[in-house]
Amino acid sequence: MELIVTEKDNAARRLSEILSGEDFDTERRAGVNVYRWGGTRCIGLSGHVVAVDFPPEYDDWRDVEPVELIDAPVRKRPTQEGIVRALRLLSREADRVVIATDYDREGELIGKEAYELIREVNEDVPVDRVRFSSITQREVTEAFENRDEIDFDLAAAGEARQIIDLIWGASLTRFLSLSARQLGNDFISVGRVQGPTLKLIVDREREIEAFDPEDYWELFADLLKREGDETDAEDAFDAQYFYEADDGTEAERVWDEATAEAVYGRLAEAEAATVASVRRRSRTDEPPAPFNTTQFIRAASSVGYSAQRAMSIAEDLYTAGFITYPRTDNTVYPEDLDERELLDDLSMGREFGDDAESLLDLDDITPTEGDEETTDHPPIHPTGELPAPSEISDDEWEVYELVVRRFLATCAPDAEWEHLRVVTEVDEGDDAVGVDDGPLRLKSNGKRLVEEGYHRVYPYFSTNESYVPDVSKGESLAVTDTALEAKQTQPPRRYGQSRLIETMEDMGIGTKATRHDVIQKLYDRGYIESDPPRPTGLAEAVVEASEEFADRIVSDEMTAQLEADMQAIAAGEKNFDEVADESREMLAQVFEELAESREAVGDHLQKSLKADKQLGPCPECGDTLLVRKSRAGSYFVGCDGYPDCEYTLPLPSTGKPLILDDVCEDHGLNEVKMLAGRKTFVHGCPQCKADEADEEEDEVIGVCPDCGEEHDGKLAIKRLRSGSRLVGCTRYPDCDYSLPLPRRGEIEITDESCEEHDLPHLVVHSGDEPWELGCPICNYREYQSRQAGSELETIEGVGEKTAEKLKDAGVEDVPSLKEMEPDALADELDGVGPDTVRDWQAKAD
DNA sequence: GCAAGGTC
Repeated sequence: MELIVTEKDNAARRLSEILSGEDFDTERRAGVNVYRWGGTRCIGLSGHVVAVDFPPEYDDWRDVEPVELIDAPVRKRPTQEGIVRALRLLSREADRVVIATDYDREGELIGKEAYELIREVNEDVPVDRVRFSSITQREVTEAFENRDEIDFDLAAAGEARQIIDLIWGASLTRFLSLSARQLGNDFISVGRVQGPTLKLIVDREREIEAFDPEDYWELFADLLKREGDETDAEDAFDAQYFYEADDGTEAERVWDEATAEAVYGRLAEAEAATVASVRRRSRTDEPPAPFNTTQFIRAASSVGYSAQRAMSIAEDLYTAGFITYPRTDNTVYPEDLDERELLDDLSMGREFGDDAESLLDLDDITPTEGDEETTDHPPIHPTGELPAPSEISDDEWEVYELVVRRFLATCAPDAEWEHLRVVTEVDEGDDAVGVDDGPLRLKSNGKRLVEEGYHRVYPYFSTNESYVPDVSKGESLAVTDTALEAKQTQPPRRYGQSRLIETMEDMGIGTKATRHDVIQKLYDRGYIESDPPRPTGLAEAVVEASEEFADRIVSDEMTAQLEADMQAIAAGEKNFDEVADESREMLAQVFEELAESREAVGDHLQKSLKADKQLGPCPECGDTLLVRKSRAGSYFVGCDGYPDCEYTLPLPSTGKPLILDDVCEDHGLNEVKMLAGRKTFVHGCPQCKADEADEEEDEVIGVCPDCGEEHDGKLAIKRLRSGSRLVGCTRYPDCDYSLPLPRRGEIEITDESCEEHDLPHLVVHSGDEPWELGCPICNYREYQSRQAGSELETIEGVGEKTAEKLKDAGVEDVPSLKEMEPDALADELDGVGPDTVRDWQAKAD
């Protein structure tokens, strides 16, 4: 039997389709898909199925000095047990193996990992390697006719990266965490990629903090073309004052107020302007290059998706077969992509069908190309398989349409702009003023889209025109208005997520598949907050400490050096041990310097951690109020003087608190924002919120359904000190019956009442439109029934798609998931192993 | 309970 191993299940299935002529069976081995035809079996891995790690005796952070990790043994351990088991089972029976993992360095390493697993159970079976850039008939057939061997040098280059990342990352992470006594969930991490990324954000924040704004002035005029006595609104346009700066360049900003006033004095007097020059220029606007991951994320972010969300949707679209693989650096379509055929398929689609068809009329279709051409995957493009409206959510559709339209754009013709620049002059000049002896010059820039070109099929770029009428040299125009605007230079802007990913790509850190995850990691570790991300005090302290003692871990040089070493290993110029040992020596050096500073570093980190939580003075003892976390996991405000001072204030139960820069004038406390995804809101000053709740009277609206008859309990609208509002029993805490109410807006109690529950209908006034909440009991019941359907999705790691798959397998809700036998359930589910099922079951508790 | 890299 011949066994073919690919990097992922999807590739295994497509490869099987091609090699078998669409005639194969699918069987399950240890919960993994195996495709079978004739004497051939094909199995897909899930990327790396083994991971490098230290032996278990190094697991306890307190028992092992971080420095010991430098020379600790490193072993490989299976992480995808089901797949490893299936691979072993098949390898025993195989008399020939073909490694068909992705055609890149990491793919070579994944292939070698498979090779080692195979060798464990079958010492003699010959192992070939095939390489192809896209899974098409031609490429695959060619690759299988030209079988090669695994490139062990290239794989070793990947292994060097693994071990260096592990040793540096783990030892320094443990060192920082131990020094600041931050163990458990709140450990302090650094690494070759997250370090420089964090420094990028921190450096930008330093620039912003150090920024000293400068005043400047700009002058404007409104001009009007005079057409006899008639004037037309269309003939009005803007002009801006400019002058020649000392270095000979054209400048608009005037840096000195007196000069600005003097120039404005002349401009404001002017009633007419004379056209001094007219310049027309046409500019060709070429369509954009095909999507790689980074440019896709950038485009998706301009439509409103975070990097993380865009990638997650793209993965779903890929798995469903609508778009090609979303993790790619390639910006050149492969030779055997037939654009006409694809356009033909797309012309059947709704919304963009006509646009696709219009491109088919072109005589020549030459798609654009980007600078980067790689061998592993094509640029992201639609497959031609069209999603039915019902099988795709609105968000998925929006992202899918973006990918389709980008493909259309790359096949579409250039656009053409016409630029018109008009320079006019007012006032002949007055030496007395001392600025600009000649006339004042004003410029107007107009642009018009004369050929729509690719914009017709790709509406995501701005095609705003600015209007300047047709005027000729010497023509006199009316000055209808003038303005002097005082402005200030602005600090550099924070990196947005997609800009950050682009910068990481430019610097060569991370990969197409990990950059967005790294940003998410920085959020999870408490290093950045909000969007665009802002660094916390902890992040600044981590970068400062690293800069001082382990500069490499926050510098992109570490990656640059590693890349060079990997190239050398792949070229056979260096070997794995040489490179790893060199790196170990450098790390040992770092630890020598760190040893004496352990306490200083720890103190600095701890101070920053505390500063990140400070709100202001405690009204009871004058010490500092901090945001703290209770044992149960909820946040509250407590005094740093605890246990001597027990003053506390509650915080809302939804979200994670973010301390804002705004300070409450009454209490001197920073305001608090609660970060909870789409439900994010500003809570404000926690003391004010508590005081407001204390002052607000409860409003009785009916009888408590739990204890009304027996104890005469009443239901009332209440405001809690945490700011939340509810309908609750007046006998609380003896009776804890309660129903949730929205936090915001005025609640109106209407005359209408619910017959079933004998409670008044409520109307909420917030924003422009009041909305009918109705009977609070009915409202809550509806809410609960909406929640019940999606219960499976409350488990971390179970998304919409997985929940659907589970339901198809007969698992309707969390209780029935818990009853399932993991192995049996895994067999029912595509691409899910028994360990994952056990993981869900554990998380459901 | 560490990293970064695959993939889901």
